[in-house]
Amino acid sequence: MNTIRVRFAPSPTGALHIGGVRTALYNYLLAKKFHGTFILRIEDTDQNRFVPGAEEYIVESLLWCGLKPDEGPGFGGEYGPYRQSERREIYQTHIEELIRNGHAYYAFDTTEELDALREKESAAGNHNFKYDAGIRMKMRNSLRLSQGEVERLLAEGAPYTVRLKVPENQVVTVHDLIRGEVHFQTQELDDKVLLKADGLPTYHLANIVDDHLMRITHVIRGEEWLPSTGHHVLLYQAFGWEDTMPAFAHLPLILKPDGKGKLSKRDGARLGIPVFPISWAGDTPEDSFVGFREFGFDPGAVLNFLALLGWNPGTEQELFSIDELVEAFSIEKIGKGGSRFDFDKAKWFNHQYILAMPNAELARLLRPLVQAKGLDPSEKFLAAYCGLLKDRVHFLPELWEVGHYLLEPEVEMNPDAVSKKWNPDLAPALKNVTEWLSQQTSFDAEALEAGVKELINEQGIKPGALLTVLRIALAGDLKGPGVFEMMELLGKDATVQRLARALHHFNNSAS
RNA sequence: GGUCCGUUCGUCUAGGGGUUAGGAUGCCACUCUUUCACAGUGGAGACACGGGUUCAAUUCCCGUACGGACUACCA
Repeated sequence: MNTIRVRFAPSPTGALHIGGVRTALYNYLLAKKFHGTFILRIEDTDQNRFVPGAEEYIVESLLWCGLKPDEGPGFGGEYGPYRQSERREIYQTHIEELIRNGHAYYAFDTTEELDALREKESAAGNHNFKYDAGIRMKMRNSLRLSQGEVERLLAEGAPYTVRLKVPENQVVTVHDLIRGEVHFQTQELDDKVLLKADGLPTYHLANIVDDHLMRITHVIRGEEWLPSTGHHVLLYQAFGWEDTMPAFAHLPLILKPDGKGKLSKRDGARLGIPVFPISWAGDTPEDSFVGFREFGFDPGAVLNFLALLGWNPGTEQELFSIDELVEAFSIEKIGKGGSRFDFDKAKWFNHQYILAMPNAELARLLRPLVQAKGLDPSEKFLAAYCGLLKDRVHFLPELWEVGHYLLEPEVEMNPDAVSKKWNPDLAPALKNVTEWLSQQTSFDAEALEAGVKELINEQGIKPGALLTVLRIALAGDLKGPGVFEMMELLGKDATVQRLARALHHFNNSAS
């Protein structure tokens, strides 16, 4: 029985787009479901687009999400190296094999020559220029040139590429796990460059050779690869590897939240939402982006959200732990159409994750933010604080914004709230309540509520009026958690102190 | 332009020859509440269009429209 081996193969050209994370996730889920192997392979065959730090970024992103590769650069594995730039010789020997058996040929046409030809054809009305069977016998390649001429050029060190010799008049069939059979007429396929003039392979060659050598069983990748999959199948045939050719699954795109087209990094900046897993610091502000992590997302929520963007188990369950995703996942349930990136839904997922998280865990995550404000509450206090406020936040940093007055030593009172709700007639009642509170030995919300309400009734005033004033005294404004819950959290001393200070403040602002 | 892919509420989607076309999110209303939230209840909201096949089509087939990807010595 063959165990499943899948790979996530990004190219280190910058920050890893959230769509890439979803691709990685689906690969990971399939691997884990069948106790297979999840491989990270770095596709760095384009020297021009190489961006320093991108590989590290990709690895850090995957690890933050919890998608740890079983094999890959820095992760071990017996099929390395896992960076394509370190596999030159492998591609070289394989390309030689292809040339030997007539499936590939040397092409000496330069980029400039090809550009010029393309332009000329275009001017003549042919916008469809392809380097293919129809034209290859007119070009400078080893198919047309004499063997002596070819040998001379090679010996001279003339720059060359190696191209795939696409067979004529065949139908190539791709069995896609998501889309069913897809057919390509070879007449429509061009003679793709397999080896570039710099000696490095193109994606097309490298991905077939590596997938074969790394014993990949399933290729799960973005839809943008579907049009070139015909070439890939041809390549497997050229190498005689059809029997072990991996299964293909081409994922639908993730679309912009608004408008048309696929989600791009620009959309993130434009709409003020993250589209990358973690922040990326580029050379310029325009090339720098906030990540889901820095935005305050829980990685589990991100994965959960991403998993349901294009896939669905067919049940009505929406909240999944990673283990549940592994259990429920199947390629057959992946949809065909593109999915719009819905940030509101992502927010909702994060809210659900925050609600489900133990208070102590929330406190642990919140602590750095609180400490940055120069505060250092006890573990117990911060956990209770989180429990009191987590209902009303979507993101971790909001946990501070929404209740900071409970952590800070003093409350800043909203003057509008005070002038609107304070009435000097309430002063005696406020005083009484403060007095009563200062005499309590236990300080739990329920008992306090009963006691204070009784006291209010005795005074013959409206409960709402005084409660609102108590709220202002404790929170500084007209919103927040329950009054008595805040009292319990703050404890007797702080509560009494806040009420006393407030009374003083009210009296002064009234005069 | 060519090749390939796609199209169910605003969004994510379930479903699939006969359903009141289901859920979630967002929106609105109500309830709860001392406030803001949470929660609960309810509401508006979809099968792109045109032809076939069929007793019956949103579901199958073919077109059209619309959208997208690809069309590099980038991945």
